[in-house]
Amino acid sequence: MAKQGREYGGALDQLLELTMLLSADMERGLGELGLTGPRTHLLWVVHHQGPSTQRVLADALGVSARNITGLVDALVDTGFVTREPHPTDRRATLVSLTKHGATVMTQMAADHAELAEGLFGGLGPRQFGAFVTTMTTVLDELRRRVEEAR
Amino acid sequence: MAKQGREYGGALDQLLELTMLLSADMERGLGELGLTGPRTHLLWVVHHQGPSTQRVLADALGVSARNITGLVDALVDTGFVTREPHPTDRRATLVSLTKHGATVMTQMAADHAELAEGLFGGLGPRQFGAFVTTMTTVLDELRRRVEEAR
DNA sequence: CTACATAGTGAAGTATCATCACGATATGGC
DNA sequence: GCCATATCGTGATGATACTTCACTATGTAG
Repeated sequence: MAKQGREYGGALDQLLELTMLLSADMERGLGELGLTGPRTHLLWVVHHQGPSTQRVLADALGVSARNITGLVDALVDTGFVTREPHPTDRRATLVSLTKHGATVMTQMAADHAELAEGLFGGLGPRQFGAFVTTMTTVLDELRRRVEEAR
Repeated sequence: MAKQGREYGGALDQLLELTMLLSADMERGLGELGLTGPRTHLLWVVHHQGPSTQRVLADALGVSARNITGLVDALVDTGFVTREPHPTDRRATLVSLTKHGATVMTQMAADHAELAEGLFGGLGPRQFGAFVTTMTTVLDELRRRVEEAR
């Protein structure tokens, strides 16, 4: 109960540092494919949710709808996605992965798992479980605080 | 030992989500002060390390030296830092916090601690200790992997 | 059919990054 | 002292990612 502020701050600092390193590691090698952070994020959403309208992508990425246009443009130019008319709503377009895009995202998911194995593989089951449990608690608390700040 | 890939992936996803929420929460309210992410990061470095040359700041922020010029320009304009000639190296300039900058950063450190209290305050000492220990292990492993990838 | 909401884009602007070139200054070897 | 070389900061230029406002085309509710 009597944990000191400095202890907390150190934990937060480490979380932030881990974050930055994670981002750097995840983005390594994507530049050669022309995949920047937001573009990769967009591909990730399409990979997980299937063909999506740009409105949906804007909400998923947390940016304005206007911004999605340019991201999709770039991904169409580099052959990762296609734009097709929405079957029922003629205002909307559906963004889908091309074969190339699907291949790249499948590989990325594999790399993702391999990175996780490298990170957590050295931990015993109990350590790993405690880590995930605590992280989940912290995440829930943070999400609650973020929500109530709106 | 036989943890599954999906477990790992979930932990990583949560880490990334926590990251994003943390960033959003940390930046809340800074916009009113004209403090964007990189500018805040720069202030943070100066606050912790004292007056620094732009070269040092570039390395600390992980961006090109050229980029620091504009960030410092903006922070000088808004009164957070000053540029002074380096006492011994006439090529270099020293970036220091103004009184205003120091006040803001002290407040930010307090907010930081308060956020951490909100996040970790609900955890028992044992949970908290296990979390920090495991996070440190993961962080070290990640740092090792990032280093060897260079 | 009219009023209003929504999907996507053009125009214009801002912030953060990069590389290349350059002048000013340090520094080490002679 | 002198010269080659490295380093510090910045001007010029461009890419990427974001914004808001205005607009067209389309859907939807009354």
